[in-house]
Amino acid sequence: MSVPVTIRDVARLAGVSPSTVSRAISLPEMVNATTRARVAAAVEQLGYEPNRAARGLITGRTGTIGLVVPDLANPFFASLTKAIQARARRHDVAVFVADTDEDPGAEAGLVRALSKQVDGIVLCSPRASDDDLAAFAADTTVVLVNRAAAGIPGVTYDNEDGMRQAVAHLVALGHRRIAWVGGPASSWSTQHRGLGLRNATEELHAVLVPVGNFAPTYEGGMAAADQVIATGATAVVAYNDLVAIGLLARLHSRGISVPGELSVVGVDDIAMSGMAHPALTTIRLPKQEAGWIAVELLLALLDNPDSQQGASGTRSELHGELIVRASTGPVPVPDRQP
Amino acid sequence: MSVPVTIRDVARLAGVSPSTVSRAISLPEMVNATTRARVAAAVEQLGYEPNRAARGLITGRTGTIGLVVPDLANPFFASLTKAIQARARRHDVAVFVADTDEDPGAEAGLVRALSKQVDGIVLCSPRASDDDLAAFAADTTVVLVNRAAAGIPGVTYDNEDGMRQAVAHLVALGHRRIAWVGGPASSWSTQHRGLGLRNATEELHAVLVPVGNFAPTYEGGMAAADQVIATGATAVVAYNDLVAIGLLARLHSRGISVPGELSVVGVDDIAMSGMAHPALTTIRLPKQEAGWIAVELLLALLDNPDSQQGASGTRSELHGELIVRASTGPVPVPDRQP
DNA sequence: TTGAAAGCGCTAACAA
DNA sequence: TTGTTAGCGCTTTCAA
Repeated sequence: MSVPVTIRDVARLAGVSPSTVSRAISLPEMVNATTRARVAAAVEQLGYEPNRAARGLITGRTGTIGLVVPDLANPFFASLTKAIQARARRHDVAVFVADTDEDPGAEAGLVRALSKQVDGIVLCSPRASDDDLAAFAADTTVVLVNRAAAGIPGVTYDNEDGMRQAVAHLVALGHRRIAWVGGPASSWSTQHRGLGLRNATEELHAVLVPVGNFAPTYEGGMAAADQVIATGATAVVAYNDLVAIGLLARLHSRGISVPGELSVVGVDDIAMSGMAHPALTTIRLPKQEAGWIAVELLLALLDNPDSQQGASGTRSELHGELIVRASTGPVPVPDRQP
Repeated sequence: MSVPVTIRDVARLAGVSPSTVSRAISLPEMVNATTRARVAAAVEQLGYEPNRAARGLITGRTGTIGLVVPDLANPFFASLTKAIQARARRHDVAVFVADTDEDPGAEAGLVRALSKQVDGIVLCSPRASDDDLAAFAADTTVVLVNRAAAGIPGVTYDNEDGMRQAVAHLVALGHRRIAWVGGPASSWSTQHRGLGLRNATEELHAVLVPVGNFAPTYEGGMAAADQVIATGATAVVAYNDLVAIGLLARLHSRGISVPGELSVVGVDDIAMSGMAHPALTTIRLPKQEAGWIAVELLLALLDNPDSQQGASGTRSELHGELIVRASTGPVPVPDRQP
């Protein structure tokens, strides 16, 4: 709309050549303090802003990163997105957001399309196979969140540890039979949470009863509830908070008291969980930190591509923290009367 | 990472000039079917993808739009964002997302920064003044969501009508004294919902008791609850569902029964509302449609800049729909015993 | 420390 | 219908 002001306009006003203006902006040390000041004044006066497309054309960098998430409507990913875009902006980097709508098939296409327009991509909780991920990483710089894959840097949560905390809590309350409502089978988190639960229950002499894979949503939890009840477990760990809250809703309508008859544990600690009835015991995953780290990691990689080869040091593991709320309580006393 | 393939590579392989390749892609009708096929084959074989920065440099279009929202963690905006990016992708347009974190001061800076990098901006629920908005619109093509401003196209909800539905519902249940918990004072929605409530209560012979302005969040609702109780109202309309759910939580801990002693109505119908206890009666605002319309409007404006001048026709108004759930019920019978 | 010149990948006049 | 030419706004050699 307004008049586009170019580097030549600035150069003319400052009485220098365009290349000097360019240097004054990108490599200030390489330019005389006096001229630098003159250029700065001209930039100020004209409100000059370098054209990123033109710069990108020559530097090969767009100043943009891509973000691919399974579902923005899931508060966990909304928080992550918020953190990522905030951190990126600090570095004057813009963020393209793409939502796969939990469709694994859409992932590859989106990554492919994005990769042409960005310097690198943050891929959150991808459902793609390791081979596909490797192909993505060959195409562009990729940082994974919530997923580990050989040779690709990323930030993950220590799911095993989180599940151990959950099981320890439940066992301390007297529970010995614990149901597990998994998320999508292709989800790395599902696999590792399942594994962590298996190990922890074994160590602590409890019995784990997996009830299958469900959509990582409120509806998924509703769908799982009746099977959970049928297991006869006195406690259940859900794939995430959304599923746990769905569980809560269905249990309520089935007349099952929580935690009176069944204790429920989620994972994520989305804001909603504190508001649920009863409030949800959960494993709080640091979402902001994950987003921040992912951005820093990606930008570092872009500035120093070699480091990607440096086998290690490019994966961060964050720890979850058990948040005990009203949805877990002592194991119900078995009825002694026949 | 992979070898960048340019239009010249394609041209060489197809045995034509770069401009023919360019035309075959952008203006297919202008090129012979045979050569077009040859070019297509070469593009396919090489996996050519036009460099958007280069194209943008000359066309002046980036193929990108900006989206500015107050808070991605608010499910209402998450839904909107989801809809907008999905619709934009259909048009092969990428979306930059920026979150102001409910900081009105950040708005101008973000819009300013974005406007250099995008073809146009979708501004959701801006808190800026009309003058600031006009300044933004002078700088770049802007479409407003959830806000009306003279001369700037946009999509809004008919807040007056929504509030009328809410009041009619409450009055039918016997309520005559209705509290109103407003959102940020600078919010257009707050103003128009307040206005709608004032009109509707007047028409229907009820009394409206505004209790002030609060943050549009769960915490805002918690903060407002005690003042709502103090009004002696038998029903309350909250700025949005998040506030209503915060209200619900505080009322619960104060031992006030909903809807036994107080009926609660929200606005938005975020997913969480159906899951609340009691489930929240609310005005459902069509979020997807708003996002879709905003994108279509913006892209239409970009394709035909003149239409922006065409005073009218560039504002859409959507209607909300009352969703009755458990949080509203008959007015409590006044205690007859002294 | 600065300027001149070349060119990033693409599109748009203009010729042919 | 196609090719040639110029140039979008910027950075970056290379010379001065």
